[in-house]
Amino acid sequence: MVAKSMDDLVSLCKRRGFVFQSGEIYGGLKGTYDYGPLGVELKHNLKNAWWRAMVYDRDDVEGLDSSILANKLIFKHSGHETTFTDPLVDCRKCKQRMRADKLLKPGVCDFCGSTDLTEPRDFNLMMKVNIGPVVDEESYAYLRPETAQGIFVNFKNVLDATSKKLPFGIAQIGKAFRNEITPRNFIFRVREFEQMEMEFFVKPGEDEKWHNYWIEERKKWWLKQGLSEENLSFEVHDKSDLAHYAKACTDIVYKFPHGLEELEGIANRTDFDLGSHTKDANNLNVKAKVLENKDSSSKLCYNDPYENQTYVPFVIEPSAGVDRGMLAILNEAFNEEVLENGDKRIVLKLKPHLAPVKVAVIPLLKNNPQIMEKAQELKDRLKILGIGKIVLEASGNVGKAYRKHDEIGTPICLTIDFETLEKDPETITVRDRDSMSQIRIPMSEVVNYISNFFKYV
RNA sequence: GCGGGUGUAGCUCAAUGGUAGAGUUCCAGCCUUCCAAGCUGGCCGUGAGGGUUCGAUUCCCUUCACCCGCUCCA
Repeated sequence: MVAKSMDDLVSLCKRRGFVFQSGEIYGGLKGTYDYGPLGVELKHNLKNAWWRAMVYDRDDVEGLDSSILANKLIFKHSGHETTFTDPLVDCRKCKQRMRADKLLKPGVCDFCGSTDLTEPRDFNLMMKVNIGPVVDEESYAYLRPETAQGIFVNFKNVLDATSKKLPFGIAQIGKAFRNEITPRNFIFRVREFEQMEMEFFVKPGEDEKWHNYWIEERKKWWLKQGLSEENLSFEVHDKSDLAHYAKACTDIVYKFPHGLEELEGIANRTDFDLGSHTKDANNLNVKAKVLENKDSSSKLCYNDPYENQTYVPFVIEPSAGVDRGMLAILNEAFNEEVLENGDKRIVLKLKPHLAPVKVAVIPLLKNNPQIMEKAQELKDRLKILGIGKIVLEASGNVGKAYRKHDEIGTPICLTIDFETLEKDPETITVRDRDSMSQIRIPMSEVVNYISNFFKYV
């Protein structure tokens, strides 16, 4: 089951505190959203799952956190300064907008054949920011439009610091900024967004093999986050449709409420980026077409100790959108069920490791001091496990508490009742989110039960 | 950015050129022995600015945001 529409998700996100429009009380700001108490947990959990899979579970990937403010030369040489500026024209007759450089016939509208087009206007997708207290023409930098360049320009630093051998990767999670022409579809296309990118450096010639490897690997990972096979597919880019840096690219696309759209791109960036940022590219036998770089002070190459060769590695890049991932996961987890009594129940069937709240401890009654005390104690004991957010849900209405936690995706509710107080040994109720079923377990086993339930696999 | 649509309480939705209402949520109190129980009380709203008018949430203009199409590809 998935959400029926984006509105279902937007409403839930607002109601329960996952996502708010940014600066809402001032009318908002296009293409920006704030993550609330539950949203930030879900997002953290998703990023942690990625970091774990990329950096901790592997021996061939290192982490990095480069700055968001970027020397403008980075994006001059990366090619973004020229390619991230799209010349667009509008047809005055049929009101369509087109890329001026991609018209079938120059000066003629693709849609109605009219020649009444506006002059091409540049849409720069990179955000400029003034640096330093004095504002002048040259004192600007860019907010990075992708985290990848921070990795490329640090290639030598990481290599020297870690003595990695090819193939190896550098992973980074962080914000990126783009002046999207039309931010839309909730958190799907926004101007400030977060990426999870990993640049995997390989020996030229082995790039295609690794490209296929990462395409499969990344799909497996998304499945592990709870996305279903039927809503995921691959989309191989046409040669004509490739970004300026890529030789090949396969997208993992997901069936979002608004349509089939990209969740992650896995690109073969060849040696374009390292080649573009390196000095003396001519002498390094760079395969990609790169311009001479007189600004860079470093040769971004690799000395192969086994073959005693020096070359510029090729790069395979799995690049995923965090916000998009979260949207896909929310969509996939969203279930609306009709209970036997006819009531509707909304339940977020999130994977336990992604759930914003891990466990809710529920005292059956809130005006019974002994039950309250037991609940408080249990919550404190679970907190120190460090598995994430544990809450005490003392609404005094257990049914209501269950429904609330169904809706925010809490996998387990633990209920303290009179039997807990009266029987020896003490027992409590464990209630499962998805099946709504309950079992009683001894209090002495609760900590074990919970830590096993949330164990990383 | 262009064209089309939308904007009323946290959420879902009413109403009106003359003091803006319901359900639900939320908060407080009472109560309550496992799936949104009950009672009492309470908070919160016409996206923002301007104009027309005696009076505008309603009509007009501007702006902001959201949704659909073109375009953007994490």
